[in-house]
Amino acid sequence: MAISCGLLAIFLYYRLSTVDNQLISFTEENYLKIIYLLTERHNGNEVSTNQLAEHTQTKAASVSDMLRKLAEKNYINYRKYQGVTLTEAGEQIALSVIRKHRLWEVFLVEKLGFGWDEIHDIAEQLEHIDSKELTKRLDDFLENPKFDPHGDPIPDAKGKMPSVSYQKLSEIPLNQSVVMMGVSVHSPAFLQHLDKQQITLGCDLKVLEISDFDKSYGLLLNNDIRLFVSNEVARNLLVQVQNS
Amino acid sequence: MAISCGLLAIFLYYRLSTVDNQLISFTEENYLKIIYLLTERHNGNEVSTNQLAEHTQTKAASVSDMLRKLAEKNYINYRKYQGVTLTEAGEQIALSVIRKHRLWEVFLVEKLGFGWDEIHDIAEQLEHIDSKELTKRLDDFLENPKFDPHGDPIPDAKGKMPSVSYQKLSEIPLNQSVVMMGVSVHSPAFLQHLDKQQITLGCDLKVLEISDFDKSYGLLLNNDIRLFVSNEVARNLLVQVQNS
DNA sequence: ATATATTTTTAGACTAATCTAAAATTTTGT
DNA sequence: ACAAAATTTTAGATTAGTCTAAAAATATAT
Ligand SMILES: [Mn+2]
Ligand SMILES: [Mn+2]
Ligand SMILES: [Mn+2]
Ligand SMILES: [Mn+2]
Repeated sequence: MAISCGLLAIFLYYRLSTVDNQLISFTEENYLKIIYLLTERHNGNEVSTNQLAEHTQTKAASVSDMLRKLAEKNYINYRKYQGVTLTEAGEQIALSVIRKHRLWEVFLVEKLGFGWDEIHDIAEQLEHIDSKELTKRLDDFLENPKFDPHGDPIPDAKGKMPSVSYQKLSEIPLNQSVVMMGVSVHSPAFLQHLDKQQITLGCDLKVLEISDFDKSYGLLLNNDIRLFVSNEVARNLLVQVQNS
Repeated sequence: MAISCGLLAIFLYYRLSTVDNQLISFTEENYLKIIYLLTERHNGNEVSTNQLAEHTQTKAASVSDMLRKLAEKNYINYRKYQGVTLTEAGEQIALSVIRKHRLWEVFLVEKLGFGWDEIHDIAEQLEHIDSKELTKRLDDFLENPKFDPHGDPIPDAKGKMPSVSYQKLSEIPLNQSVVMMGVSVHSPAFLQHLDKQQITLGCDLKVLEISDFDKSYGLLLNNDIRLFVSNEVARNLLVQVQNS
C-alpha cells in the first residue's frame, strides 16, 4: 500500500515544455492555442486583444499583460495596439496542444464511447498533460487518426498541420452531392441538433433548394432522406465535393 | 477548421470539485492525497508538517499556510503543532484523486503498453482531470480493475478503499510459499531492478534462506529459479500467503 | 528539571494571473 | 480633417502559492 517515494509530488503550474525546454504554464499554452485558432480562422491576420479576452474569458487588461509576457518569451509577434501573430516557437507549442486536444477527443469517442458533443471540456484539460511518450503511444493506440470527431485535422508529431479544403454547405451549388467533413461551431447544442437530424461526419448531402421564405436549406441526406436545416446550420456545416 | 466557440477556455487553477461543489485546486488535491497516503502508512497517526514539506517538495512554512487553509475548508483536523488527519470530506477528495491516479496507471500499462516504472509521473498529472463521467467510463473500459500495476488497491466509485492484508517478504517464515502482491517503494530504479530479476506481480516466491553474511534473501521464484535479493528488496516486496 | 535542539508557526516578501479604473492610441463617421 | 467612439494599454490592487528569516512551541538529553 501507499504510493509515496521521493519525488511524489512535483506539480503544478510549471512543467518543462516539450518544445524548447522553456517553462510554460497552462495559461500560456491556452493563449497560444487560442491565438493559433483565431489566426487560422482569420486567414493569417493578426488577432486582437478583445478577441483574446473573449475567448480566454478574461478582460482586455489581462490579455495585454499576457501578450507582453508572451512577446518577451518570443512566442508571439506583438506591436502594441496592432494585434498579434505567433512566432515559429509559439506556433509549435500551439500545434502540440491542439494535437493533444484532438487525439484525446478521438480517444474519448472511439474508446470510451462519448458523444461528439460531450468531449470538448474534458479535452481542454487533457490537452495540457505533458508527456511526449504518452502522446506518441496514444496516437498509435488510436491507429494514428488524421481527424478528430468534429472533422478537424490532427497536426502530426512534427508539428505540421495538414491542410484541408472544406467549403461551407451554404456555398455549394444546388444538386451538387457533397460529403459532410466537419463543423465550424463545436457547441454541444449545435452538435446535438445535428445528431437529431442524423447529420454525421461522412454522410452524403445534396442541397435541393433554398427556401424563399426563410433561406433555410432543403437537403437530401444519404440520397435518401429529405430534410430542412436553417441557414445558420448550412453555414456551419463543412463539406467537400466527392473525391472520385 | 478552427475549434473555438463560446466557452473555449475555462481553465486553470480552479474547478468545481466533484465532492461537494466546493472549489478545490490541484495543489489542495495534492496535499489531501499525500496526507491520506502518509496517514495510511502511519496506521492512522497524524501527519507532521515536515513530512508534508518533504513530500510536497516545499518548505515547512508553506505547508503551515496550506494547513490553515485546508482546516478552514474543513478538509483536515488540525491543531497547531499537533499534526493533521483528514476529515471525512477531505478523505473523500483524497480517495477520488487516488482512484483516478490508479485507474490511469492501469490504462497506461494495459492499453498503452508502458512499463510499471514509467507511469507514475504521468498519472500525477492525469489524477487531476475533473470529470466524473470520464472516470466512470475509464473504469468500465479497463474492466473495473481492483488493483493498479503496482498492486495498490483502487478505491471504488463511492470512495471506499478496499482493505488489503499484505506482508513484507522479510516477515515471511522460511519455505513458506507466497504470491507477490505489491511493492512499498515505487521508484523507477526499484521497479526496474525487480524487472531484471523477473520478479513481477503475481509471481510465486519462497524464502529458502537468509544469508548470514549480508542478510540477503535466497529465493525460489515460481518454483523454478533460484536468486538472491538484498534485504532492502525483501523489505519492500509485499506478498500474501496462497489463498487456497 | 532545565537547557539545548528540533519542529512548527508567523511575519513579511515575491511571482503569476487576474481585476477595475484611468490614460493612451486607433478607428470611424461626418 | 477632426471629433467622437472604440480599442488597447498602463497603473494600482488582489489572490494563491511559495519563499526566507525570525519567533514560538515542543521534544530531548543530561
Ligand atoms: Mn474540442
Ligand atoms: Mn474537436
Ligand atoms: Mn503512482
Ligand atoms: Mn501505483
